[in-house]
Amino acid sequence: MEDEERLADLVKGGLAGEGFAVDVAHDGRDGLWMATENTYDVIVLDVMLPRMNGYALCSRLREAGDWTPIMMLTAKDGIYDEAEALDNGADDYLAKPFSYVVLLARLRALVRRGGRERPVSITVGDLVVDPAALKCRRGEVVVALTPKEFAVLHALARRAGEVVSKSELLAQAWDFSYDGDPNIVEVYISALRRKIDVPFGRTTLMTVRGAGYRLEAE
Amino acid sequence: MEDEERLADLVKGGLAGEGFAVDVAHDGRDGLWMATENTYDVIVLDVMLPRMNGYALCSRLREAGDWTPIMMLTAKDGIYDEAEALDNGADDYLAKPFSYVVLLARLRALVRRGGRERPVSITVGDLVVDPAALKCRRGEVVVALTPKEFAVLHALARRAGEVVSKSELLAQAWDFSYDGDPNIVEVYISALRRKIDVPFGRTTLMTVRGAGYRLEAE
DNA sequence: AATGATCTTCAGGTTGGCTTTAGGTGACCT
DNA sequence: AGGTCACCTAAAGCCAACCTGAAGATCATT
Repeated sequence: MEDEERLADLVKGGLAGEGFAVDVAHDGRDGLWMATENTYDVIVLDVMLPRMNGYALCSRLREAGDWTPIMMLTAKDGIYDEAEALDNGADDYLAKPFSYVVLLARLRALVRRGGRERPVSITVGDLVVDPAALKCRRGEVVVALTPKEFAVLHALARRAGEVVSKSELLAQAWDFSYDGDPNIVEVYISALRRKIDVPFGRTTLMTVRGAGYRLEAE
Repeated sequence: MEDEERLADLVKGGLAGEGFAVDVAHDGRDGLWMATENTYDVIVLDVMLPRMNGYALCSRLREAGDWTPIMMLTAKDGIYDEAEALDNGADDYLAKPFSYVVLLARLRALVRRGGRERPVSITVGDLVVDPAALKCRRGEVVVALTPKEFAVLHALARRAGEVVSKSELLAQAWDFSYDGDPNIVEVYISALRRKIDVPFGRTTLMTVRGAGYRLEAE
């Protein structure tokens, strides 16, 4: 028997003992199918799933409007995986190896709080920022952004019309371990302008000298 | 500055940008004191805290009947620590190093927060002063101000109708260390009049000779 | 290993706001 | 009236903040 299948059965057995009713799918396609056909309290998802990986399955479900709480199981444990899991719409994640106690505690917490509110896309004038899809568009034109660019834009869009200071942007778009040149913010602002303003002859991303930046609807 | 303090300041800055009001304690005793004296939406707790570690602080709070949601931060990342954190009454757990995105997602999950409290704009007659956007408008006309001009106007608007002395303005809009020519206040008053009064044929920013300045509604 | 994409650093150039200066205006007193 | 003092304001210098192109570093994918 495969390792994953053995794990799945263990989890199933344990959760059943806790009073959960459990369905198991052994690959991504089946999982997607079952998730769309049924209503679950919570979905536990392995990142490394045959036929469709966990991230993909997760985003597919979210795109389809399914906001069932999702717990993602990841093999690696870098912060990028965590962030990636959450970015893809998971509500929580657990790095392997994990203890049964922890999984159970987390699942109970997830079920109790009923999952996340659906992320809303933010609209600033004719600029639409979609956190769920990590995309943005101006009018009907889709603008491609790198993850970092998106993080900065998202932080600005969440507070559209307000001045967001450089240090706030640093705190929100960079790791706490980041210890580099704050000039990096200027570099990204510059890049964003080149993508969301210049091609459209707009100036919505304003500098407020000595204070920060402001994204305006106009 | 200690590493922990830097982290605390970063977290504080970032969360402040999200609309959280943040208090920071740099050791366990202070933390316990603050937690018992105030009511918080959520408590973020470092395991390795001077004078009383996170686990202890956590159980003490729970024993005292305080069930404020607690997010525990720890440097190690063994499953035992997780389990220990959860066993001690923490609601969630995060291993360092972590990213801001992750922390925020988790905190949001912990807190059921309403809309962000935005700093209130001040209205003086048909003059509206918006501290969040660092903008002001007279009627429907938006008036562009530099940060310094805004600081002076803000100080005057907060006490609309009252006389604000030159030295009060200096204290509020300039660094404590400022030791330049007090004439600078006059220069800024002049600039403000040119922007918020002259173009509208108004005289709301009055000089009170020998006393200071007064912003009137009229 | 190589490629391409993204992130970060660096350095030179530019700008705009802060501050100072200095001459002017008007108020108040004797 | 004349003098003094507080205030006004245009102009100019300075400097920190900001912009941006490019190169180096890092990461992911093939």
